[in-house]
Amino acid sequence: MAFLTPPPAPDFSVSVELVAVTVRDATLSVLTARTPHGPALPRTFVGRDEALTAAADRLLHQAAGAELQRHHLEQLASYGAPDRDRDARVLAVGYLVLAPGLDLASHADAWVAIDTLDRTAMALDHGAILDDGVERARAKLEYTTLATSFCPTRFTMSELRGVYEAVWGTTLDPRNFNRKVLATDGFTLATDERTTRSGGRPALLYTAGPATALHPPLTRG
Amino acid sequence: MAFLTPPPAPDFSVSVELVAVTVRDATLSVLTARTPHGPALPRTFVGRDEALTAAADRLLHQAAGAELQRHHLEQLASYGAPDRDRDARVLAVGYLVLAPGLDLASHADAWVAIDTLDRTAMALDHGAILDDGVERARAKLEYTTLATSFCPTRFTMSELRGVYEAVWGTTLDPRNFNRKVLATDGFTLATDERTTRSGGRPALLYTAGPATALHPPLTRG
DNA sequence: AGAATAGTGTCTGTCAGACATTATCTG
DNA sequence: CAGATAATGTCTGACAGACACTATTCT
Repeated sequence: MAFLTPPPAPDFSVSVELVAVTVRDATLSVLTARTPHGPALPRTFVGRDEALTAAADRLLHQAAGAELQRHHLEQLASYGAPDRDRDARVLAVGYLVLAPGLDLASHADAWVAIDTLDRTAMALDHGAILDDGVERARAKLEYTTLATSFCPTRFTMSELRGVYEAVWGTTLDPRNFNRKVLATDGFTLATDERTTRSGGRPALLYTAGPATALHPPLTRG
Repeated sequence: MAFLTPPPAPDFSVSVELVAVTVRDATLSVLTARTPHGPALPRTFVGRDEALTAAADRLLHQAAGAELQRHHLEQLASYGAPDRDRDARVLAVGYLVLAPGLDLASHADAWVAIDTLDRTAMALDHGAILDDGVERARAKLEYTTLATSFCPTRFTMSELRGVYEAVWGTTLDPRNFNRKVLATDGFTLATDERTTRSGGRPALLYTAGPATALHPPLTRG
């Protein structure tokens, strides 16, 4: 019976591949590069003595620029079809990154709108990994406070609502949205400052609070 | 920039490790074995040309016995800490299995009650993998129809309710439970047969329907 | 003054949770 | 007939969704 049999000789390479998404100009965007095999997600190989998350962090800063701060990173799933990479047997561990839409200075052109990408034209199985990442992000906005990961440190209710609208592709009623966000203690914390950066009446600025789960959850239209 | 760099020489072994759970005697149980390093989850190594799910299926039938049918299998997460296995660099892909509580003939003693297991005494990082699997199973009962995976092909409402109670560790009101289960079309399909296998008034038998998601979800106490 | 955006309250229908009794079988 | 389990309906409080107007700033 197969409980704790000893490992065989190593025969896999292990990679980390990122679905790094952000909201820019009210559009959900992902970090990619053009390659001879089509648009590709960033990837790197995990070193012999390196942790998976360490490899993901290293890759993220390399691909997105060092100015990226305050992102959220979580494991997505693993992809190991024997023929997914023709060059070798590669097991890919997918990671999902949620990044604020600002400070994208050095690699701004690498972020492309998600609904302009043809999944079938992407390198390897990156179309499928991308879809998994987007669905995970959409689902997690429902029951976690992760939407604030897309916002600058201080944000307005309109900006937060805009994140939900961009990720879900819906429009949300400002009054109901406001009520539901404030219903979860510690989701957002009001500051005593306002901004006019969007024109019109000054908007209250909020910061992310300590809560991580939403009670009750927000629902997609 | 690290987009599609070629793979290095293989330096990992990849394993599949199972969190196979069932409900027996109103108790959530998991498939384990005693080893010199403590209770361990079943594991096997993925062959050079083998798909991950193929390895998981192979392992499941080896560890649980060939009579196991109608199980649900899904990927859980991957575990790759450099020091998780002292013998080699092993990347473990965890899989969650939900199995019916019957037909556990040949390996019945390998199923142990989950709340009697000391996570810290388990081999490798199996305590953490087990916790991830149990939490995933608990969460998925809320918004999917997977509870039927724990039931025989024909089951009563009491039995289905018993699954929820065992997995969640709560008690549920029979009337409210009934109403909520029947509210999702295609969750359960009534047959025209009844059983008296639990004594008392004969109970209607149901089969699992085609639905996979619950609208609205069931909630844990 | 006009344009732009922020901010706010009510009403109504639906859903969730609490709760007790009758029905059908076995021994 | 006694014991065991199945099956069922109502009431009430809470929440979700729909909906329109006033407030504040800038130019």
